[in-house]
Amino acid sequence: MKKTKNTYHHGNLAESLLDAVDELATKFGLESVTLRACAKLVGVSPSSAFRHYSDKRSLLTAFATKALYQLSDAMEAAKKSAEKDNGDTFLAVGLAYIEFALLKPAFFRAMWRQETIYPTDENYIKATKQLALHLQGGFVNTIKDDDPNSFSSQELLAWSSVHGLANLFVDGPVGNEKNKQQQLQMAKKMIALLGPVLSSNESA
Amino acid sequence: MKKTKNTYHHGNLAESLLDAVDELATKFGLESVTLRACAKLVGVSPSSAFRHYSDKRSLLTAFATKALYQLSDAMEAAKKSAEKDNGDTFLAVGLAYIEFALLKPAFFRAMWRQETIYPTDENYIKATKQLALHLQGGFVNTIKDDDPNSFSSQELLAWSSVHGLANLFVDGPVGNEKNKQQQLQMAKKMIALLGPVLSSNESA
DNA sequence: AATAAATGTAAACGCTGTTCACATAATAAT
DNA sequence: ATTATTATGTGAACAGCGTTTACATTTATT
Repeated sequence: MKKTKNTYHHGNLAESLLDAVDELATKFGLESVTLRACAKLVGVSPSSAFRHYSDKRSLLTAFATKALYQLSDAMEAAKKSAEKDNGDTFLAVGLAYIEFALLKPAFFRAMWRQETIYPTDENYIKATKQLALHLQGGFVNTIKDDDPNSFSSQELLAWSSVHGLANLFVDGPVGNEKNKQQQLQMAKKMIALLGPVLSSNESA
Repeated sequence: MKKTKNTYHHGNLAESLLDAVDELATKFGLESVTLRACAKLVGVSPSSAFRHYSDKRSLLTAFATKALYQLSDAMEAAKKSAEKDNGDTFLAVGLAYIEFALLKPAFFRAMWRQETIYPTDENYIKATKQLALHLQGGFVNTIKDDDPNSFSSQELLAWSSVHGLANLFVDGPVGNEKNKQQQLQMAKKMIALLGPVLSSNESA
């Protein structure tokens, strides 16, 4: 895989286009990302993008997939770090989830925007499954888990509350006037409330 | 306010355009809603829309505002019904929230899509505040509320978890293979877990 | 060295949001 | 009643969009 060259062939176009989506989405918002603008940013003609992605939606699907893996990685790192320090694994993973949304709202939005991606794309689905696994992995030491293959009510509550707060921060009316540190503090308090519920054992 | 007339002047264009957004969003998805298609559906020229909305984003903002009030109404109705039956108010309100998202995903998506609306629009903000009030109203008999003007951690947890599950259903990988009744059952179980947390009193 | 495959391009298509000068209708002022 | 004013709808035009197509150039294979 060659590095970027200034010749006729770009050498890395597929990946570079994803970077362009990131840059433009971060700067102007995901909705105003344009195929032509991505191509121009990379220094290539608009039609060349179609050699690597069948349409714009495929490009955004790849972007969403990349975002899912980034989030998985962030959670994995938070989990390992918490385990090393004998800290609260669930709190660490939950905070990592919310912090990712706050730091990279474009990625966070893209990964769940069903209408702008192909939600049945196999790579995308694989990434969502890996994310779900990491979620369960982050909870497994905390939550009494009856069935490791499907989400228990406790796991669903854990994911929902963290996911919900992230969404309320990014696209909702909560905490808009606060800075990131204060938002994380709110998240911390909310997640702390879950402790007792998640360790209890009510199968339903 | 005249009913639809087949004359030069439509008589109800602003509202009719909102209906068109609803119809097209429900049929083809919010992302593929087009100003021109809305105008055509209403039977009017594309440019006429600009007499009532300064741009497409304003139209979508009005649509989002309408959605917020619809959700508020649904929650209000659920609350009153639960109170009459001496039922679990919080459960009823939470379920109404999630059911709204399942029944009207286009409205639910639109009301939180910051990038396609003007989140600083005063009518939109007023609607979000009313929704927040209805949320607190739905919780006030259940949750120990220290400060009625801002959200406590308990209230934040309640909203986040319900909001999060709704999002996971509508735009996420949870419960896609299940029907609406099963999804509501999942929600019920999840919300039930919150009962003990929300009635406890840990101020932070 | 010749051929095939991969990758990038330029030009064109219909569709989009939006503007502007204009047409028509409803309302207010005389 | 007539006129003036305001509100509302129109048609034509604009640039920008995603996408396709026929073609150009580079890389890989024979």
